[in-house]
Amino acid sequence: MDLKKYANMFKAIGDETRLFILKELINAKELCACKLLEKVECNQSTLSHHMKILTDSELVVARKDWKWVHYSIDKDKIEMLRNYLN
Amino acid sequence: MDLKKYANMFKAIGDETRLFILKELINAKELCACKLLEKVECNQSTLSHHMKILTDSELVVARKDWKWVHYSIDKDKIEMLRNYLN
DNA sequence: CCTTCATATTGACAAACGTCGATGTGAGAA
DNA sequence: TTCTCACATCGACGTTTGTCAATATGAAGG
Repeated sequence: MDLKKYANMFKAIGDETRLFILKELINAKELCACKLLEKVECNQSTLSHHMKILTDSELVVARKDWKWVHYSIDKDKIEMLRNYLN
Repeated sequence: MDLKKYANMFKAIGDETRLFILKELINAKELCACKLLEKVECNQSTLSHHMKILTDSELVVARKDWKWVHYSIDKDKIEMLRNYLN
């Protein structure tokens, strides 16, 4: 994985709201968007936008189930970030 | 340390140029701005701007010596980032 | 004093970002 | 078919970011 990819991952969590989301996902293992919305306290479209950034960075994975989308952490990617920091 | 501080640190390295600088600093242990400028290939004022962001985030420390400014990594802060990622 | 050197600061600019309200989508229920 | 629900996308907006040329700073040497 190249520098750009790593930079993009760090940028994805370089935002207070998204870092908070990451924390919630780590604690809960998995959360659907509507549950996240209760915790994050922002507009639904704003949350959706943040989730797109997180999933695009591949740090977060989306799983569709019926009408819900369940988000969870990709622990391997987090581990890669940790390793990148020596 | 609070969420905002962590987000700010991640944001600081959430840029390709600055992540490259971080890598160079890790390898070299310490580099003055003019040596960094040779490696980074950008305008001097741009580099200075990036170094300000990195030092403001406290991931990088500046040490003044004569006319030179020597930059180095604050390993404890990097370790804090690693720990934050569980 | 004046010059040079390494670095910081300023001002400007386009591009990217974070946020929201409004609208679209796609699937299940009535 | 129409309605509702969970979520995505669009369009707009003000703010922040990354970049540069130009200028400023501050210290050493002449």
